[in-house]
Amino acid sequence: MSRIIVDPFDVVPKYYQLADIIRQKVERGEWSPSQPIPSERQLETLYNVSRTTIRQALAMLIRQGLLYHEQGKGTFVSPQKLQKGILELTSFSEDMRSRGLVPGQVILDLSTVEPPAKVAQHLELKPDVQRVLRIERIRLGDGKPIGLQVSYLALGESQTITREELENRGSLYALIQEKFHIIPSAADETLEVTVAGPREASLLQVAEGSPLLLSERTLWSQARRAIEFVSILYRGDRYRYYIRLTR
Amino acid sequence: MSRIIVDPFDVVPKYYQLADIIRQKVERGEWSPSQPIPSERQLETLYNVSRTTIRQALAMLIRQGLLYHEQGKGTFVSPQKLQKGILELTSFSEDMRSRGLVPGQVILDLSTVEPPAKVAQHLELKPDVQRVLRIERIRLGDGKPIGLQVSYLALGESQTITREELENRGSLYALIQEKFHIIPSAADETLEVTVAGPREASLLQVAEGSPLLLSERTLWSQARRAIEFVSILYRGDRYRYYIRLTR
DNA sequence: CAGTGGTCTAGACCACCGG
DNA sequence: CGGTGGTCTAGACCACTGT
Repeated sequence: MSRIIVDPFDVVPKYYQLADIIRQKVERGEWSPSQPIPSERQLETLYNVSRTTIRQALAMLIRQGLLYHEQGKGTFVSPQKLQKGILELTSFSEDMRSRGLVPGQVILDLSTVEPPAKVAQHLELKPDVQRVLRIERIRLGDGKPIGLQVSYLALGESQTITREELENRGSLYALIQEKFHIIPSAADETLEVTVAGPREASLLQVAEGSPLLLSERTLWSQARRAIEFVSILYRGDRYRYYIRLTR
Repeated sequence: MSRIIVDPFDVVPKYYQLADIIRQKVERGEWSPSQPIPSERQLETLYNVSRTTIRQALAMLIRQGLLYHEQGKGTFVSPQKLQKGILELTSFSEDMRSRGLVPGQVILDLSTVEPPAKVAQHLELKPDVQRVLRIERIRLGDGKPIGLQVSYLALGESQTITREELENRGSLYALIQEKFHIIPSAADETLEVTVAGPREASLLQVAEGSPLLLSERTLWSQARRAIEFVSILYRGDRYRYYIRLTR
């Protein structure tokens, strides 16, 4: 068995390398749920890093739900059920994949528009100053309609996205991260119940008046600038929203 | 103006005291949104604590959304909009209060029962071994019905809750924390759309077939034991679910 | 360049838990 | 009692930012 160690010359921080090592130990079953992992002082000598660094790695894994502390006893691996589905800012694509469905899309619109008042407000745009990118898509899971998504993006003057790029990548967030180095870091989301109007009914292939789940989300960059306002109308019979809350 | 300092003899950890001080500075407007707060080295001398302790306090406030770092520039106060509504495991009562409504309840049932199969599964109970506490309540906001809540609690043999206790406190989580020292620390929650049957319609005072928002939640203790499985049927016209996501 | 946060070290003392 | 995590110190070097 190959010894896995922390490389002090790697550009990746030690606490991050260490967290990866521990995650692998758990995934391979070397350290089991409800069992204690080695103590922080043991980990110090095992990986030749200071306790502060150890604790930084553990804090990360605890926040992600993989481990938990018990005072005076040790650090333990979480039960299987609690290891997965960590709170994430999931894109629709990631969301579908995590449910075992193949994500897909039909792009209905991709254009630059003047933002509606509600959108301008959520994106905190100055009136009549800025135009935004509007993307409307039918979202598919295993080829069947799941939701109707309308996204408004507040990009810079010279920044834009083409239909081809969006079709090739599928995931909008992957695209803006790669192209513009914008990393989503927080979001406000509301969920409520509504019913299908004629247009939604036809696009989602449900009867008019069918119950739908409406999600509205404002997305923020690391520097706390509003990037996107997106609404998704989910078919009530094909979608269940899932979230992991941690304190 | 009174000088606020960190008391090294307090039982409250310094980083926690410091976080409170900083939170107050922001709330009082001494430090403003989008403005940098003093640098970590300045805070060291200001409050006479080490930089590690400073960073521990800042990390807490950043996780809560009050502050954010910008590399090479400083630490900043988040815009107002991002300061409130921090991700929490809110109880219904806390939830209502944060919306400016007075929480209320009508207790329909409080009894010890054999758990239904679905509940036993979510609470990970051994078959036929354990009885659980069932609480059914109509939940009110400003006196009007908002939701129908059914809660199943997996308590110890000698642990129980009386109607009086529940009526007096209102908040179940406050009660179990105080009485049994059980602190909720994580939850899995799903949200989906459904329609009112005859019983729900009558209790929530809506027409049969009205769209409802169904929340189902499993709550976990610090030691990763399942404590509660709770479902809430919200009136679609009176409730909007809100969540803050952070990475 | 000087100032910022990002990472890391090698210690220390404490409260809590089990035998 | 010895072992655990919880807190805290006083340093250090780094990469990134602005001027």
